[in-house]
Amino acid sequence: MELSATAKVILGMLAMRPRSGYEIKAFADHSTRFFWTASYGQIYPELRRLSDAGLIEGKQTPQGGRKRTMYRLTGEGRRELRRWLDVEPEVFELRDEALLKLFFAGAKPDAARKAIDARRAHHEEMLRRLAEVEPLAEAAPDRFPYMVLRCGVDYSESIIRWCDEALAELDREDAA
Amino acid sequence: MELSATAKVILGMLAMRPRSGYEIKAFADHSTRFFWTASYGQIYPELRRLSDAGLIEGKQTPQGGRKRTMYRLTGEGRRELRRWLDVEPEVFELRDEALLKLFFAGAKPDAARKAIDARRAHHEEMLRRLAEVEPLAEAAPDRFPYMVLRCGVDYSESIIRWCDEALAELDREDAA
DNA sequence: CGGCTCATGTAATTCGTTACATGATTCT
DNA sequence: AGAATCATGTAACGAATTACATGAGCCG
Repeated sequence: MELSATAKVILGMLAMRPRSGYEIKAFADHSTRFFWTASYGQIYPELRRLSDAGLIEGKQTPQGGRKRTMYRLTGEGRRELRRWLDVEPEVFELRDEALLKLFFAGAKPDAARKAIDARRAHHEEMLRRLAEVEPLAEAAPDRFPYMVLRCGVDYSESIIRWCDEALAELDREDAA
Repeated sequence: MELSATAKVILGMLAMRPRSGYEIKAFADHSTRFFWTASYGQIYPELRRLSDAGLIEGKQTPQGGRKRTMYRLTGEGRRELRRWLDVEPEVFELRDEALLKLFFAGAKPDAARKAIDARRAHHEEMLRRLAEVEPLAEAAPDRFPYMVLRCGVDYSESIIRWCDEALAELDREDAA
């Protein structure tokens, strides 16, 4: 069985604990979203498909008059998740508009600085968000999410360093 | 005018020099593809659209009996490119399946090492490809593509370092 | 002659976001 | 009362890949 991108997040998150679609989205927004996004438009239809395929099952758990469906992994769902985890990862994609603009900055050299500044600012913002969730991730018994978080910190910090060096280089070139 | 992702690469590349659709694709595969991809299925229809919009123009330049259309920027196309370059970049996307697997590795801890290994191998491969094109980029009069290339080298090297540290950490935990 | 590169395109399908629609509950 | 949050879903659109189709020229 071929898992869609969204199916992978859903199975992984339900392996940690049962969740509603809303909770899956909320958790993704604070964790995987730095390297793997998911939107409602994908999550809800996918929950339906995974349920039909028998990998997860939903249970009505209304809170007061507010209806809610909590999903949990089935045995087959857990097996499927493990099978996927065991396969060599293949998706490594980056899309960075600042680098694209810098690449083409020959057509408008004064745009180079702006592109680098924006890239720097983006990763500063990322560091801020990561710092927010760090205490929670550190306290959790599962060490893997915390490892990934530190990878994100490392990643953004190294990009910020590169941005600073690049800006300094532009300064030197302008001076010359 | 709102430029599509592919329109941005096309305009940028044609600003450097006139090219055929085939050449745009070939050049993208050796340069921008690390942070911005483009496929035939997008390039050819987009060349048509940009041509209809008056931002580029094509000219038949057959090589022997092999037909070919070379495109170049129009004045309006160059203006549009500059306008885009001048706007704050907004797209910063990463999709990394190895990090996703590591994040969920609690469900199958022995998969963690494999995910990190694959991530490391991917970036080793990237370094190899970057090293291949480096001499060309360094020799070019336009400094910006070379800056971006060195950014890619920096990026992959920093990821490889993180992978090594992460693997060492897993070793320590296993020993304990 | 066979395989590779040059060259252009389309069709089918999938992927994914965004916006919209709805409505209850909880907090201030 | 009004805003924010919890909660579920669909529709329209756009983005992008993949596979397919076609054919000429070039190198060994």
